[in-house]
Amino acid sequence: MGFTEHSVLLEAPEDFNFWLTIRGSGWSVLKPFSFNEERQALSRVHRLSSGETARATVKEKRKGELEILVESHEGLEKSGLEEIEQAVAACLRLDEDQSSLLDLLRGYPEFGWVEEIGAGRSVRSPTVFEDVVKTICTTNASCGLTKGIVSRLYSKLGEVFAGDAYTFPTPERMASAKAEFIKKEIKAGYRSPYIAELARKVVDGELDVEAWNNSSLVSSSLKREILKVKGVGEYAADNILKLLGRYDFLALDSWMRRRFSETHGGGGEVSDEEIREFYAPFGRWKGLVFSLDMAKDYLVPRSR
DNA sequence: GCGTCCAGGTCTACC
DNA sequence: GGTAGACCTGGACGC
Repeated sequence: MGFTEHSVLLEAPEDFNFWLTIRGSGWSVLKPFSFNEERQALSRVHRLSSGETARATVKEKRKGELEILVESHEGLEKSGLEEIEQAVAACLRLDEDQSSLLDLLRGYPEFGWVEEIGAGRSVRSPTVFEDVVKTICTTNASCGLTKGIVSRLYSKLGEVFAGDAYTFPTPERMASAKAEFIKKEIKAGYRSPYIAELARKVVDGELDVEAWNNSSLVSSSLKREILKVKGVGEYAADNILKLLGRYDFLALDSWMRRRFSETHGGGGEVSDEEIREFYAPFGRWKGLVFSLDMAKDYLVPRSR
């Protein structure tokens, strides 16, 4: 099947390391995202407000400039291309000003590598709804299980674009599926009613998760709002806040606790309180510094 | 191939 | 407020 193709250029911050951002983010392995190691490109199918679907493949053209290849069935108007551009920028957090983080880390030589390699950014979804659903899918689940659940949500409830490429399901499609279907076909287990209830509340207008993006609430108050969602506990709420660009909390899970113990606790038992105290000096960036610290071995080239 | 065990957060009931 | 047990899936392992 032939597609109409457009190429869109997107400006990126000078310190933006595109491929490190893609490879270092757990979200880029979850559908509808897919990445091509050889071409160093990230793809996903977007659903536009017009209802049209288009696949955007992003790669770095040169430092500070990204190129988006947009494929669509009928060709897109300028407004559609702008929507894709905005969605890609949101997914890559290009608008996030991390200069105060870098200023802060200059006082900590052990974190000099962050600025050196351009680490600090990660991938998120274009909608808060998608990020909340995916976060619920990470709770009490191995990486493989999360990928499986998200992949089945995508292929069984998403809208087909071409071949096995789909959109992420809209709240409407997910709400129409019912918890029974999500449990049986998506194999989300006991998380199924949580996902179904979230979708229904969003569709009914009972819950506006997209408003969390520009909420005027302080992070602790916003966290209390997020915790009202069934299936979202302490870890999940912190993770959602991180995806919203608020790094006031750590999002402690069992892997991170184990990793902290290995790197800073000599492999012994470390309490959550001790971990919080360790990162307290990093203020509003503590959650991001924690993530970076724990991922250092995966982010920094081994030849260093 | 089958059964068992385990890892992974959150919810609910109970104290 | 703190804690125990249930909730599901999939991978590892032993037989």
